[in-house]
Amino acid sequence: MSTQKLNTEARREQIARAALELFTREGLEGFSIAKLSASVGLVPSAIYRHFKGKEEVLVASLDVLRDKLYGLVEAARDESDDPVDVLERLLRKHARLIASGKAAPHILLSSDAARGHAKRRAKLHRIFVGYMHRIEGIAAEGQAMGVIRKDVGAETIALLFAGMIQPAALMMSAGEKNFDLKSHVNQSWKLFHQAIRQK
Amino acid sequence: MSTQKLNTEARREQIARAALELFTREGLEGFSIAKLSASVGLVPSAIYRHFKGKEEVLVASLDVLRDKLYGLVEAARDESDDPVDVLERLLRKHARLIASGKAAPHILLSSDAARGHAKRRAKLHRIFVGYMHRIEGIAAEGQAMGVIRKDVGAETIALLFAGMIQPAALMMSAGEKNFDLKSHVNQSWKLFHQAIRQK
DNA sequence: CTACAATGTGAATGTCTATTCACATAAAGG
DNA sequence: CCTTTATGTGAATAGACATTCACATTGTAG
Repeated sequence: MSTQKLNTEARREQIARAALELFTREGLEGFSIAKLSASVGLVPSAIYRHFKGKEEVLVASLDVLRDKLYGLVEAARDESDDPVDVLERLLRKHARLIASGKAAPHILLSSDAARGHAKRRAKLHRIFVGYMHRIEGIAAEGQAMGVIRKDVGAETIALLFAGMIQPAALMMSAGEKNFDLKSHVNQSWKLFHQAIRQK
Repeated sequence: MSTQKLNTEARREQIARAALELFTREGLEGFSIAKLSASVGLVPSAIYRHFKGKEEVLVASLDVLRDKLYGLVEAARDESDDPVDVLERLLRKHARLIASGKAAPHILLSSDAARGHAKRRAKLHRIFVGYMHRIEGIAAEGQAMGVIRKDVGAETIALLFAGMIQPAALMMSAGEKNFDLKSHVNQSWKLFHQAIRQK
């Protein structure tokens, strides 16, 4: 049995991507080198040509996660100059991702984030904080422009924003079939928007 | 080596409690019969005198989780007749639990909910939905009493409420030492309260 | 075209896991 | 006090796992 050979750089990326998907789908518990290698059409031992071990694969998958997540924010920013509008667009981007079932970024907001080796945990934490800082930045911008109230910290606004996404992701992944994501997002946004706007 | 013998009912409860704690602390990945039995001073095989297997232990631990979670809601309801006040008390109870590091409910309800055996997943899902229904009930009560706005569904209010708790729990368990939980709760409540109140 | 380095393979190793079972001991009732 | 039954023990089994290594194959530089 022979597989097409790829240079390390390409393989590393392919493996890291597959690792993120596997991690997202099965969690830490279901993540194994065997499953990972199978998902890229390799044999387990081949993984070790490109990574020192399982831990290094997981850490690499976090880079993919970071890029996806931050990319979402950048895309939203590019679409509008009004910070409030940017937040709404970002929320709807998240919703679309959640609805598609491939809600990769949201494992960040999950419990697996809090576990694992210290180094990996620290990295996930940095990504999460970085994401929050970006939301905070958008909120602060809105405050400076006078479209978002100033008597509440930008950090609080950012956390509340995250709070709109997380329970919705949970409802969907838990398979609540009667859950109407679209309507939840619309109503949540309405509440959130009225709560934060400058009066 | 001999250990004090306990009747099955008492042992089952002790084991289920320990299981919830272990599950909360280590996640599914770190949960093993060996660690569990050690935490109650038994030998692994002893667990099988009281449970058919690992899966049954996990399911039993969910009963403990349910009781804790619903108990929190009941306690908050008992303390006040004003639904808005009940919600604030409940939020602060959650905050205290999170601060104490024993944030059992919150972590579990994030991502492990979506995994594992179908039966266990379904049970966790029922618990989550049951919790949401309770919050929804409080919100609906407030709407009926005219202290909470009626132009937004009680379900949305409940989800936003959950959204105040989950990201905070995550921040704490991820070990963000600069995170000021107390101030987050105060500001979140201020925002949430103003957002939902009847004007 | 040929050698060499990079990449892939399959078998082997050792650790951890859940689970079972024959045996031991404590508790409780007669 | 003694017997029975529930509970606990330690050893054994079988499977999953991460990781290593000797060997095979591919791609490529000279």
